[in-house]
Amino acid sequence: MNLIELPTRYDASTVEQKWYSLWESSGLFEPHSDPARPIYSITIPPPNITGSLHMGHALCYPIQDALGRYRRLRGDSVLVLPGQDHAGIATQSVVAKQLKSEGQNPAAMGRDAFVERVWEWRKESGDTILQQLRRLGCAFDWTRQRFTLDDDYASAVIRVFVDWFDRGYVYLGERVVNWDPVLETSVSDIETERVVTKGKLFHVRYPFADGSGHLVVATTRPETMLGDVAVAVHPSDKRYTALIGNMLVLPLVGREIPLIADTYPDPEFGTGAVKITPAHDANDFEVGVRHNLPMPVIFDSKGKVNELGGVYSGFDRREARKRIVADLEAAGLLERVDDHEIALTVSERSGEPIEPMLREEWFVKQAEFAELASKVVTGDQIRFIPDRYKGIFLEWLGELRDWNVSRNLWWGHRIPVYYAEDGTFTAAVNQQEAAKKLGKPIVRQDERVLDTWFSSGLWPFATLGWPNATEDLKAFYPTSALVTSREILFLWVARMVMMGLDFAKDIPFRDVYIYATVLTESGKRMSKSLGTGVDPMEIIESKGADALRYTLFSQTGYNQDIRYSEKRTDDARNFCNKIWNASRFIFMHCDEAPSKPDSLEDVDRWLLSRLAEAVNTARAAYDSYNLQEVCAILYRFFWNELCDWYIEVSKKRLEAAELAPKWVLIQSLEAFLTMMHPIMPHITEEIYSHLPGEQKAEYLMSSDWPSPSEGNRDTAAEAKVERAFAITRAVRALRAEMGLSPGKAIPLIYLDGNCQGIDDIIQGQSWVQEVIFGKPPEGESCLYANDSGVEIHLPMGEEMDANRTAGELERLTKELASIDLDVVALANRLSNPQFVERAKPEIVADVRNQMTELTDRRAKLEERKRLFGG
RNA sequence: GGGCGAUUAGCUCAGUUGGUAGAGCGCCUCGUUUACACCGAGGAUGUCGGGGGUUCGAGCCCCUCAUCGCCCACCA
Repeated sequence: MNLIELPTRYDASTVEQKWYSLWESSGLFEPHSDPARPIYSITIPPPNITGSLHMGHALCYPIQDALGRYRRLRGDSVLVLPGQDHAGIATQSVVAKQLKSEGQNPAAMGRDAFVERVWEWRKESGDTILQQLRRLGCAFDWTRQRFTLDDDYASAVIRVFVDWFDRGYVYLGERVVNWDPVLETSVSDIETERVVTKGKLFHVRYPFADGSGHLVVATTRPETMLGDVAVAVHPSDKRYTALIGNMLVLPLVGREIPLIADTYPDPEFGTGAVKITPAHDANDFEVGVRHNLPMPVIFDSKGKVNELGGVYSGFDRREARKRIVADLEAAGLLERVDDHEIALTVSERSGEPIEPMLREEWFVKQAEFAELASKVVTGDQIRFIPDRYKGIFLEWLGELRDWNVSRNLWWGHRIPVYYAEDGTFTAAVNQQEAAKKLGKPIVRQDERVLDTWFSSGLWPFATLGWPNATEDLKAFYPTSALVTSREILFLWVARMVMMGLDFAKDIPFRDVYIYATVLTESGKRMSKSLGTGVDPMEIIESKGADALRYTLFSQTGYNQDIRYSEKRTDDARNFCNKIWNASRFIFMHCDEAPSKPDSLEDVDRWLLSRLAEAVNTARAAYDSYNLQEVCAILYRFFWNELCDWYIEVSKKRLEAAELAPKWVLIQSLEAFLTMMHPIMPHITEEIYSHLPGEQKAEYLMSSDWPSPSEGNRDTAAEAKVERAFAITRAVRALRAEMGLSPGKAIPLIYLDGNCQGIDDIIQGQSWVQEVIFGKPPEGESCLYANDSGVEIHLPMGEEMDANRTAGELERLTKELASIDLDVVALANRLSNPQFVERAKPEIVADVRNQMTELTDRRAKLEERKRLFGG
């Protein structure tokens, strides 16, 4: 026996970083050089360059790493392509905030200087993130890394825009957009959220111009009345039919506006009369279009009332509301104010309520692309995991409206639309081309940039070199899987599908795996601002990246949320330690690779059979994105089967220098390490490096998935050995219940029943000096148990005192009672003629068997009880 | 207002063709048996959210209600 100089505690901190750089420098993160291998590719969702990674990232990126590592072990040529997203609005606001805190005014410094500053930040934040991804153990191909503002990538973006423009999908539209008055840009519908707040419903009197009284209009936003151009009622609303066409005087403003009929107002709500402000409400805009009404915009880009607002101009919209309400009240035009719950639309980035505002912005027609996307999802060319997202996705596509793609920002891809002196314009890849296309000199380019999702929508193919027909594009597109969170399902996934189909002429990915959201231990959202975030890097520092990965993976399947608890990472670290020490044990006995033994014992066949089962089920679990199942399978195999039983049974055999257990242990350990590697890459690689043998691969990472398959199951050996374990457990339980210390070997037990071929295991694992197979002598006082058809008699000798006798009697009584319950239950079923008649015959037979066994056992227990005077 | 998810042992969660409930942690008892006390042995613990229905039989299928969470939504 050779004691190996390894510490008894696994120390992740010294091991993890070592392997990462070795893998990377060995080129293992790049696709395999053999072109004949099947391809597996993922282009990872680019993290925003807005700071550092959070717990959600610590799940998302390792999942993709695990999938890549798994496919690599299965023999695929794997590409996991990383990158970063410039994240227009998010990044611009982070940097603008920084500048303001330094006392600088971002607006005043000019576009170029500002963008320069953002690039500096991108470097800093980007580097942090890349460092953190490495720390998580992510085997990404850094040589192919992309950034959405790289020159090549940017030209792909421009090309897409110009192409859509030329084909008529891009148009400049006057629409009511979601205006963010803080960021001073429009945002798309999905970048807003609804916040239900307590508001007021103001009932305002609009007098008729002819002095014939007034009409009451209900509104939650009285300040918008400055932009009113009509009041609408439903044509069928009898209260107003006679009045339609009359003019009203807009209170406080004095302008005359008509009372019109439109189907939009709901006669049931409020007074049935709606004020129409086409420039500041999407519904009102529709009404405005139908009735050809003017559409005055009354706010500036900061949300202040503009020059059209008369005495209110210059006031912020909140202040304007206060003043208008006060003035209405003073004028006796405010009939009443009700409390009213309103769903306020808020900008996700700034938290500011959106001001719906009529603007001229760039739009992309969506109907045709949505149709294409629906088709590939309906036809299961793209598969969602979990599949419930399929329906959600399709439903959303069905309701999709045109996409507002322009943003009033500086940070991003500037819209390639060029204008001539006379206002005519075109889109082109550059100014020269534009001039050529237009046949006129260009005087300016559109100031706006494209929505971030416009560029990230190209991610799966632009990162591979599109529009050039590169080798990478040919080899790796369509990609195999997309792994993302459910919150960007629409924002991003849908866009990639549409853009992929239209430009790369194929689906961007086969599988879409939506992983769970990581919540706090108490089920709250993890958020920096709430102080509920847990920094994954701190966890890694103290417990290791492998432990963190295992913690999250062991909870990741088809569920919607998981709760993170640091306690679970302690458990995962303990598991690492268990793996470490079991491996140490194996290495102590195997300083060189054992050759294959000529013969195996049942227990060897048992473990190899259990291993085969683990190999098959783990593979199936990986293939179906069920990582928590993978974790459970491997944990059970390693701890409960390999450590708890096989190693214990093999100790004596190893002392006797038997070959078989060495070989079985090394086989099992290597297979286990391989299967566990995608989950915990570092510790498995470290232990693999200590495995004896010349044959093994240079790295576990680049070795092969274990080969045992269905053929290696040996159910006979499994049944036999597990019966031995069951009897052993019964012996241990018997002694424990009697308070016999496990450390002190019992001199003797009698086992009466068939123990053929399993006597060694029972004897070795029951901590008994001697086992006699057969009945105890007449009159010997014994404790009694019964398992798997074997009667266990534990002689008490002089230790059999009154207390023990009473204890035994109590135990027997309890067991009898429990058996009686089971017997009654079984008897009930069997006495039900419908059960016997209609249930499957094998079920009925099974119940009958159970009944026979129980009755038999019951009789024996009764007999024992009588012996003890019961 | 629609949709989705969750509700199983004290806690966190498994439970994929319906056959009578499992794991980890925690808890209790015992233990330094030379891999591991970040360990080992044994033990206790559940009207599977409520109510109906289908079935010989339901944690699982159907209906309904409740609570929590998330997503979507143009009622002023």
